[in-house]
Amino acid sequence: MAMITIQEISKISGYSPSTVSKALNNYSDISEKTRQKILKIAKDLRYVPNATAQSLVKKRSNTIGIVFEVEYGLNNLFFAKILESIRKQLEIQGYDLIFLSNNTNNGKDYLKHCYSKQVDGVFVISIGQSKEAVNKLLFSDIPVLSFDPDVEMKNSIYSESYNSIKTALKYLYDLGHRKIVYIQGSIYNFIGNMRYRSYLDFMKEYGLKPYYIKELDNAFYTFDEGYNAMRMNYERFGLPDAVLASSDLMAIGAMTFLKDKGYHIPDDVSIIGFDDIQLCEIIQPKLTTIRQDYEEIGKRASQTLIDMIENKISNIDPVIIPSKLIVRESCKQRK
Amino acid sequence: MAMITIQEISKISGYSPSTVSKALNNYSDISEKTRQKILKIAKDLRYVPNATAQSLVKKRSNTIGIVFEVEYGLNNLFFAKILESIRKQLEIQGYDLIFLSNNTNNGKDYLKHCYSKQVDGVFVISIGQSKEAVNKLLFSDIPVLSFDPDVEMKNSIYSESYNSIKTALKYLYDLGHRKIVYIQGSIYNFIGNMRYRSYLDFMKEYGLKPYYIKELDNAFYTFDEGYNAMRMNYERFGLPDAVLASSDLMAIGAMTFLKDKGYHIPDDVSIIGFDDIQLCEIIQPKLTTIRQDYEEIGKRASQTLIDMIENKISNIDPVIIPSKLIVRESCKQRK
DNA sequence: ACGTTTTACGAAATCGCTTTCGAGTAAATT
DNA sequence: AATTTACTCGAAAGCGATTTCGTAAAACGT
Repeated sequence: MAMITIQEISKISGYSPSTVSKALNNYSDISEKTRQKILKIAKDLRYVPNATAQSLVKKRSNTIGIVFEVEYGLNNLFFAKILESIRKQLEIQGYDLIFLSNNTNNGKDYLKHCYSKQVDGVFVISIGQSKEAVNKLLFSDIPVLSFDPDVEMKNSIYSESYNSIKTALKYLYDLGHRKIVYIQGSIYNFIGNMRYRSYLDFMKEYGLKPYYIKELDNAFYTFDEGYNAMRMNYERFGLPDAVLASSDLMAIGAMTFLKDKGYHIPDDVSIIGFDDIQLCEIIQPKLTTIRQDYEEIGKRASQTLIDMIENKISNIDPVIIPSKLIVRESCKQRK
Repeated sequence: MAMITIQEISKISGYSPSTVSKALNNYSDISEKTRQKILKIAKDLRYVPNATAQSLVKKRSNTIGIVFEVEYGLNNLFFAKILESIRKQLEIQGYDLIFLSNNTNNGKDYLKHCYSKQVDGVFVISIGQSKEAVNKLLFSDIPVLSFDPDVEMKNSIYSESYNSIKTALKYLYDLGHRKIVYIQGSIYNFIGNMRYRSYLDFMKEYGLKPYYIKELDNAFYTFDEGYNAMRMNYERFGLPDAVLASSDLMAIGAMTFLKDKGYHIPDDVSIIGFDDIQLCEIIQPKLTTIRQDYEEIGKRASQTLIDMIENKISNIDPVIIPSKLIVRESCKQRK
């Protein structure tokens, strides 16, 4: 089934291709009568503008790219949720979202790919792996918005972490806990590092001794890592009063280890996670955690990037989305 | 930063645009010497072919569309996993994946969108919502592969369900269970209905009375629905020997209800889920379930669709991926 | 040395659409 | 009645590639 083109509408209507195009695009120099005629024919013929041809001449594709390079990909609940929110928002705004695959033999080159596909802007969800490729993007003339930003913090959006970690720690402190373990994810990206520093700062301010496993400083926030970190921590420092983990999965991993050891949560140990994934409500006890507002992150991200695209802004201040302590059942006053 | 075009390479090299294009595309009627010269210049100038222009003339975009219309979107672990596998596979094969957003004021029209964006093929992950739009796609001349197919079963890929459900039931039967509850998802799509029929068939074959809640026949496979279904079932029919749920989340929902009631799993009731999400290994007891091979589904789906695209095949037999009972800790011999 | 085949390249058309600019006609102005 | 002004429309160039076809030069054969 061949596509109907403007030329054919032109033939049938008797108007020139330019006139047809203008009618279709609401130019003001087309009389209402002819516009209606042309619109009718276009409709009858089920005319569909060829977006490819359009972007060739307009240099605009109404398509936003996404560089998605994440351990476990979409299985990573956190990013899946954000992506879902982005997807919904872009749908509303009329943009398509395209995953930029990258199989150039000569190494990754996202920038090239973006140019080639003529995307209007790009989201970057990428932790660490291909720094240079991402940096090239970040410092190009294409609007870019990055999640989980690097130290440069250029054009990024993320959840507030520093204060919310402190809030959570204060909450534990007020419950009487003093020996508080921290289970970190990677401390080499911006976010992970910020959380880590927040913990250290807090402990210092309150004159407490920090407990964490230095060697495990490059984790991916998984259940197994949480389990393992808790095990090492336990063997090295004994039973803590409370645990603060940098992800829910890690928190649940830690909780599972403690349960396996025969301890009871929250009677023996209090635990707090980070993220607020669905699982928090499913497990026993329900996990107290710091909620990231995925919906809002995705929404603001989309709005911000589109704003950058439409107003040709190439540098923005970091967009920081508030996060919030959600109290459930995994913490308790110290006996 | 303007993009380098073939014209510029032409200017600099002294060769015509056609020659440059041919050199870049390994045409045989270009001498090795000039090819090298041109390639060098292209490289030095960081030439990037404009994919838009290319697809305009080639009528091929190396882009595969995806219609993604699912309750809870990517938060639906099942589809997120498949998508992840697809993504990885397409990356290898050099195709980009584009989410077809759809905000035409005059209702959804995926087909239009596909034509417009010139996608080479389309995946459809859509349960029920916009039937006609999806059907138009399915019966168009664009290669389409559908997950969770409709009754027509046209061009679809899915997990084997009928036999694996029976296998699971037989497993429960052999453990001595006779009063086996089924918690269904929707029975109005192909997959859901097949599972449901499998249950009924099995119970009939073994002369057992089926237990399920008829009214709950249009669920979305969620935790809450599982919890609720189990509650209703319990209130109506009392405690069962075993439960087979059509998703892991539902199974876990059911398990949670039973635990809340003070029962012990698997001592009092055996439970089997369907999907094999990560959670199965995390909860206590670990959930016995029927595993869908997401990896394989995504991989085969990609291969199949690409095959359809490259060999202009527009109709294929259903692709059925085996699934498999994974025995963990949630089932036990009846006392 | 002459005819024939190869080889290497370029001109030009094309893909489908947008946009500038000029021109013809009708309407408005003085 | 003459001159502006406003409306409509179309010709043509251009976006950045690909591809057909023709041709000049080189290579070959006898």
